[in-house]
Amino acid sequence: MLKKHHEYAKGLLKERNLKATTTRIQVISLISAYKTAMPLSKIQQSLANTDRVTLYRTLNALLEKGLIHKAFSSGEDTYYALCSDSCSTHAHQHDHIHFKCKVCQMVTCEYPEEKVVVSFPGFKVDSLNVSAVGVCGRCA
Amino acid sequence: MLKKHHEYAKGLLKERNLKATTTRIQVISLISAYKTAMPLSKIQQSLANTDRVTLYRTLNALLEKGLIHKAFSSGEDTYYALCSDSCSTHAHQHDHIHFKCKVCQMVTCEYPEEKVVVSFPGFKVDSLNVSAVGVCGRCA
DNA sequence: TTTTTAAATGCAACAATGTTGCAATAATAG
DNA sequence: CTATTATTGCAACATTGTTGCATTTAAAAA
Repeated sequence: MLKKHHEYAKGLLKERNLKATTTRIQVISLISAYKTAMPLSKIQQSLANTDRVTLYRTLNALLEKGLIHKAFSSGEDTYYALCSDSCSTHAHQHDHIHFKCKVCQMVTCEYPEEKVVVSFPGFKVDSLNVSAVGVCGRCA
Repeated sequence: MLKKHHEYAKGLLKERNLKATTTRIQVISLISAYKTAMPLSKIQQSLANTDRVTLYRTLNALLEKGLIHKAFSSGEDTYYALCSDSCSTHAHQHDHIHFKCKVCQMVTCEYPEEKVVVSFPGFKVDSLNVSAVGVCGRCA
């Protein structure tokens, strides 16, 4: 785990008034180093000596404070990704799409060329969730 | 439970070479009568004297054969809806959007005026999953 | 630096959701 | 109507996530 991510994590936690505990720093560093959205199973593997409960509580805290978000839930595994600055304690603000590559299994946050808009007459759309499965650029 | 749905269910099951067992007919009839996507919790309530395991196996069988699909999974509850004819044993073919109304909690399959298209350069998109949360026409 | 104090951790126990093996039962083909 | 094969119900297990509480840790105050 690189120092770079470690310091970065501490900064993020301070910004959101969360105590910079070992587990929180580890989780953020891990996801940050992972580059793409990281499946819970991998996070658990890497933090095998951390209590299961603590990890759940840590993830919930980071979710609530808008530091990470669930990028994909595919029944078996849930993927977590770091949030952008626009996410806050009160609301997640994502205009990206979660893309899962069925070759390398990686989940990434992608920004489509044109913003996705959907409208049905008579409906008020508050939030739109778009996820896609396919083959990513590297695997194609 | 109306006879209409009962007969309809039997027909669907025969088409897909599934035995027309009581539980299967009940599940299809229920969802059919419910009109919109039905949460698992309600299905369980209605079939309270059916074994938990049997219900799970029934739902899996219907999912696999393309008779129903998961319309929405919101952590707490999973919503099931009947499939259109275009769904088969091999693949689900849906071009609709799952819309959850946060007032009445109903989940419906909606067909937007223009088909949703997303493209990122270099990516091959196989399937796109779009869900929306907001307020439906009746509640607005 | 040491003390204080409020929050986070680890543990045990629990809860919810889903799965497996197997004997009993029900649906359909003959 | 009988034979055959899939489905059912039960018990037990597996997985995933949660709660209460005593102990430990982070960071603010002295």
